[in-house]
Amino acid sequence: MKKMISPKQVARAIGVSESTLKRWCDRGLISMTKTAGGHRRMELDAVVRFLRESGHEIVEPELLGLPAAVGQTGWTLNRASERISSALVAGEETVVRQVVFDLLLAGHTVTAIFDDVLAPVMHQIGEKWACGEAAVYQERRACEICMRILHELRTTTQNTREKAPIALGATLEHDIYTIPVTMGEVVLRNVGWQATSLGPNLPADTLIKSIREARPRLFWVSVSFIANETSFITAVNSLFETADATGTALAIGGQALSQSVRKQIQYSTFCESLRDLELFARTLNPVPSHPTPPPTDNVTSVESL
Amino acid sequence: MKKMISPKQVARAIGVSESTLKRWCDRGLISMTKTAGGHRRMELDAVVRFLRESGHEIVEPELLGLPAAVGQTGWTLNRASERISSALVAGEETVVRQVVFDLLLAGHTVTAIFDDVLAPVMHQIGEKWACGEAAVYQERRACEICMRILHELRTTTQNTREKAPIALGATLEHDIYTIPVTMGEVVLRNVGWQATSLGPNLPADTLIKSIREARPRLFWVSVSFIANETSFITAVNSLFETADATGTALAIGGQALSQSVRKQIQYSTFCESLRDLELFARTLNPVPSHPTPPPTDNVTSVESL
DNA sequence: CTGGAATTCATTCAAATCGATCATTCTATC
DNA sequence: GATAGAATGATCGATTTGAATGAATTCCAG
Repeated sequence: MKKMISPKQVARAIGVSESTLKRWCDRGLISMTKTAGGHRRMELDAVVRFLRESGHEIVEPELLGLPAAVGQTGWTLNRASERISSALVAGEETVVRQVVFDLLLAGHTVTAIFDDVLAPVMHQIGEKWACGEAAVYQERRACEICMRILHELRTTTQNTREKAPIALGATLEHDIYTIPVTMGEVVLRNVGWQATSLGPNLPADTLIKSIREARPRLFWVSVSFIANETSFITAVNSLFETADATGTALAIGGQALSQSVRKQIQYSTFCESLRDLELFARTLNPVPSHPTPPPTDNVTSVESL
Repeated sequence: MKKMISPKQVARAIGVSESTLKRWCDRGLISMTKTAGGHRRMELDAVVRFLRESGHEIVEPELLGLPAAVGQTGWTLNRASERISSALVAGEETVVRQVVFDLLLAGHTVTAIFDDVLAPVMHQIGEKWACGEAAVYQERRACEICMRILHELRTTTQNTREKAPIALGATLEHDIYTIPVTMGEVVLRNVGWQATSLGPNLPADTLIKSIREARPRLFWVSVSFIANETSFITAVNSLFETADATGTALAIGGQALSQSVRKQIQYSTFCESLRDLELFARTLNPVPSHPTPPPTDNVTSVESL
């Protein structure tokens, strides 16, 4: 299942001494477990998470089984986009994953990766499909791959603290595009929220019910497709009414939102991009830029299971 | 009579060397008995207890159990179903994940977990929703959680060898239920295939194109919903035609397949369950019951740098 | 029941890791 | 520039781990 890595490997990969790495572990900066004999073992995810949070450069990525191009080349976002685009069309999931993790380790935030790489690329693939340059199955397979990567990102960057505020997200009826909602989920989780996507294609009244029952601090709605403008507008407005009454902020965004529609709906904030969503979330619930969770005693909590 | 496990299996499952595991046994960390000839044998319970107490991760849960474990499994699976069902409705993702991985750890195959737990539970939740006992968003959230778990299972059982045969899967037009297709993907990957789900809601002609281009050994189609019987039947039959011509086996299954429809479509095999799919796949591409891929040497190759 | 293949045993040895200690380097402050 | 405090890197003996070995045991098919 999860390959466990030894301190020596990690130390060499990061380029610090073994002593230092052990101290970091003991301070709780890298979540780890100990073997029955007291040796430290850590998961790749934990190491990656630490690298991202601490801003450390990776010296020898090969030692962790990671793509080799990380520190040095520093993928430009443009080059990465091209590579990901062709890999997505060709169904080469591994390549996509590698490049994305490359970008992560090179210091790009998930938000930036989504806004500047994945979203444009998926949009472009959608156009290719519309023009007949790509087969339907290729476009759909690209979506599947994208979702897999998103789920992985969700688990590797998951940082949920106990008292984090709750956020719910969804897509309205007839809008079946899951990717943007899930991106929102990953972004929000990444800035410390307990974000949960309820999925796509949900009628407004059930969303209202979910707000009443879960009392989230934030509700985000992604709009990639509008079947009927009038019913969409009434849906959003009824949603906003409940949200407003229960102290829930309503964030809305998406490519299908034209100016004319936008004028007729109510919301707490309009998001042009995931960056906007992240910013708004930060405003609602300010957190220190580098979380550095107080030595959460991961070990003991794990061992007490 | 409880099933006894050998040190070798346990060692590989936990991800430590056999020597170390035996030392732990001798230190009394894992309760065990010895055969008349002095060989160590331990119960699953003892191993699980040790794992919990020491906080060790499971590396290859499959190794701890055999598919034929039928003893008290019924009870366990039933209890697990109840627990998962309520957790899914309540949106408690962590609980679901915990129980599922517990089952894996207890030696159930993913196939069994899907067939006997997840699929019935999701079906039941669907009924609750139809009866108005569950809100729409609860049902949809359950699907989302289920998908996340499936994706995790998919990555944790990534066993793809180079020369593994290719399998493609999808759902036909108007059928938007992703879960069964993805379950098929996980099951097939688990028995050594390079399985890729193309996603839901795909027209037959693009699937035909995908077969022509990727030349898979197996194509599986999940059918959870049929919009129009006649167009469905022609779609499946045209798909089968291409599959047959290119040497691709066509496996089909799903709850929406009534007897009458079934009589009018062609396929290589009909799957009542994922077990059937797994069996068929094994027939197509027999693999040793315990894959035991030549120790992939990830560690040594890394350490030798 | 029997023979051979596969597994496991106990043991040994090299490599890795532990915890602790100490010297060095970095950093912020006066 | 001087200095105190913190982080880092190096080292040491004791412990843990992983791999290899030949002998003993178990398993399975005939």
